Amino acid sequence: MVVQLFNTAIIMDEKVETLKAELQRVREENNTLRLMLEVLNSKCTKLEIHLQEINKAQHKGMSSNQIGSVTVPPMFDTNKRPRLELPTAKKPLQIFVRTHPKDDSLIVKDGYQWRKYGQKVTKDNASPRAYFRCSMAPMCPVKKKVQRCLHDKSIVVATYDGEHNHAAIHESSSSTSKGSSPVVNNLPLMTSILNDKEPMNIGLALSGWSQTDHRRHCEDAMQQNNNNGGSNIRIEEYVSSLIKNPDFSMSLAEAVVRTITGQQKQQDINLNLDLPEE
DNA sequence: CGTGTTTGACCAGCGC
DNA sequence: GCGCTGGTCAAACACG
Repeated sequence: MVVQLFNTAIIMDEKVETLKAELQRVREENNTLRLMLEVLNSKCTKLEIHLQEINKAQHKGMSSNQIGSVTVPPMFDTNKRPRLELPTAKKPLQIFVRTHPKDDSLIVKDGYQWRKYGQKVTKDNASPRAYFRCSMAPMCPVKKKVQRCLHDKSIVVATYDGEHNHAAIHESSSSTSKGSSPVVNNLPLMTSILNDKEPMNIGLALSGWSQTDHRRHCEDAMQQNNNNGGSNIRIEEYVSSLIKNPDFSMSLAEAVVRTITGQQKQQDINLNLDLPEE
């Protein structure tokens, strides 16, 4: 009886240690995410300064959208919510989205409405590739391909092709489709504008990464984007549209909670995750 | 009934 | 020409 109690105590101690370690790991993840948010906020600040410069220039009678050598998209002309700008066909934009590992749908919420027109299993990836056309405007030429990452099934890769000829809608909880497929509550992890077939860079994947890895990869990705010349403008636009999205913080928090700890620990995480309110 | 998804068939490009 | 592969079409079906 005493021995049994002793063994139970040992098991409890082990569980406590495990939970402590898990808590420590979650805190480290939390710190990493804070760092990411700081980076995003700094970019937001930069963009706000940029916007102010544009407004000043307009007040001074500058007629065009040109600021120096940078062409400013029309969305900065008004106070409208920034539109998700997509690249031309020459440089397909790839967005990596982490979804719930058990979720096998191929829906990426990006502010546009898509109609699926085909699905194929490709040679290099066992996961089927879904083909979507933008259905928000009848003549919109934009297409996208969505396929799960070969190495990490919880990441879906959305490849955009073409340029929208209309504005995006803001959808916080609606699906991209009206059909039977379930809604994936997800958010882009990393965008990458690819030239031809340069290796893909899966950014900000949360599972199984140490804090150092997260931070280094995050900084590398940001640095890479900063060095990306003209593409950086579009990346920043995208980042800006994300952080101005009132649901972004909540989506981020939810995705992090699900990814790191699973649904059971959501309440505990929410206590520690003091994300800035938008 | 309108809209969107599914899925097999079809087509074009490419290499051999 | 043939086979392989990726991309698209369109009829059938599902859903609200």
